[in-house]
Amino acid sequence: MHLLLVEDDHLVAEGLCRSLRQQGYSVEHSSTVKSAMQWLQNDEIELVVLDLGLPDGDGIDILKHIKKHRKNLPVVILTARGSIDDKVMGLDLGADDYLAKPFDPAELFARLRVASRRLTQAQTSTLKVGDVEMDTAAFTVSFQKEPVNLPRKEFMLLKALLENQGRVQSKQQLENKLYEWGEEVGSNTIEVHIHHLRKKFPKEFIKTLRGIGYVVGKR
Amino acid sequence: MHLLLVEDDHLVAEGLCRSLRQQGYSVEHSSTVKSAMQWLQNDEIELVVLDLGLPDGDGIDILKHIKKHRKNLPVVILTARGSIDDKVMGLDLGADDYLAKPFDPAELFARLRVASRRLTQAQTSTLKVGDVEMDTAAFTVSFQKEPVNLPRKEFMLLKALLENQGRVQSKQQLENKLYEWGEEVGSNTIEVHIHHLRKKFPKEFIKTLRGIGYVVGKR
DNA sequence: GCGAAACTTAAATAAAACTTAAGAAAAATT
DNA sequence: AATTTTTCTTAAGTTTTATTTAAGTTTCGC
Repeated sequence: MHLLLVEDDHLVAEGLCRSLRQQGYSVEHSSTVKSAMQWLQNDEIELVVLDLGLPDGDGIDILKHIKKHRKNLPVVILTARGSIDDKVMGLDLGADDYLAKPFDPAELFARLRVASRRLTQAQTSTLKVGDVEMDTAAFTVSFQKEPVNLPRKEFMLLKALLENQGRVQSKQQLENKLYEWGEEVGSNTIEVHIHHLRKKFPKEFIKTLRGIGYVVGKR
Repeated sequence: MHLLLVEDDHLVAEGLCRSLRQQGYSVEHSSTVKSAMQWLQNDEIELVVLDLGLPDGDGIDILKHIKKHRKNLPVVILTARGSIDDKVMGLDLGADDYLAKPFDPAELFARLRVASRRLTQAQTSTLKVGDVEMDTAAFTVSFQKEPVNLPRKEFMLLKALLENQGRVQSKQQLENKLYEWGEEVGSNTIEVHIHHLRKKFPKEFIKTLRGIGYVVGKR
């Protein structure tokens, strides 16, 4: 799990980095508002630990920025300021948690676990045509609820078909979807893959339109 | 929004009830473990504020009960005990937040807003798939109740798999979870770690989807 | 029935994953 | 601080599986 630590005190930062890594996080560290903003461009950051007292700006701005652009990126605020107004402000701006210095690392870790647990929820993108269901995120396919195992190319081909239910696609079009641009295919791969797919699904599931192409689903 | 306040000090309770209602919550109040448990039968309770020091039992038991029966009911713990161990314990059991007495009501309200804002379900810090159980807080793993000792990297890899039960993850995705940003991995570490994990669990526990990735659990 | 297009099959080729083992790095112990 | 132990990374060799190819066969529309 990738975590961004925004902390200007180098001593504190160093110690925290080490112990966070020990906890299993991949830690990136910035000590300025500017570099923090840059790191936040990176979509793979999944968790932020944010110190509010920074030299070149206010941490609250970072928080605002995060909540504007990446609503559900969890942020744990860390600060020396202990006033209640600060806390309330931080939480209302969308921080998920708040910790006043000095704090025990164990408590930070516990709070981070809570925050990341919240994160582990999946969004499913499923395609369905007849009894055939595909979850493109999980790379799973099922026919009449029974899981079907498909090699990569077959999976991609089926996906291309399902995504265009009812629309006929030529072999050429399908080829373009399965292969890189430069990658010439000098044979009948699509036909072969179609053949393999047909063995795993009802015979008439993938229809042929001679001279035109292939379709799946209603027409 | 229906909120259950579990608090034995009648003076505190009375004040809190009033101000929580002022905040717009419908507040139910219990001052004992027993009555709290009864209230929790009611599905309409959407939020719990829980004082840990109760006369006829331990508030932690209520928390355990809640997390067992209603995983995603948010709980904010309230207590005079200020020790960090208590905090960690509460959070690891699935509490969503923690507040030490004395506290400013404004902070409690802010934290409640945070808690109710998340409709996403949280779980406790243990993951389980088949006979394999992991306590991410304690860093322990067991197979058929027998403890299994895993080095850090193997632990993290297994954790990544368990957290995504039923979802296939590519080697690249797994790598991203185990390694720092800049840290290029110029080899087949994931394969090697998978190999080692497989020696410690049933052969088919971690499934390979050639060209796609690895999964654990149902499919 | 003829020719083009699609289907089937099997072998050859290529790609991915598994297994080892050894050396490097990190952690624990003295 | 030095030594020992454990864990991690690399890389090469091996096995397994996927993909492409190509040749033979069938099907379809004219």
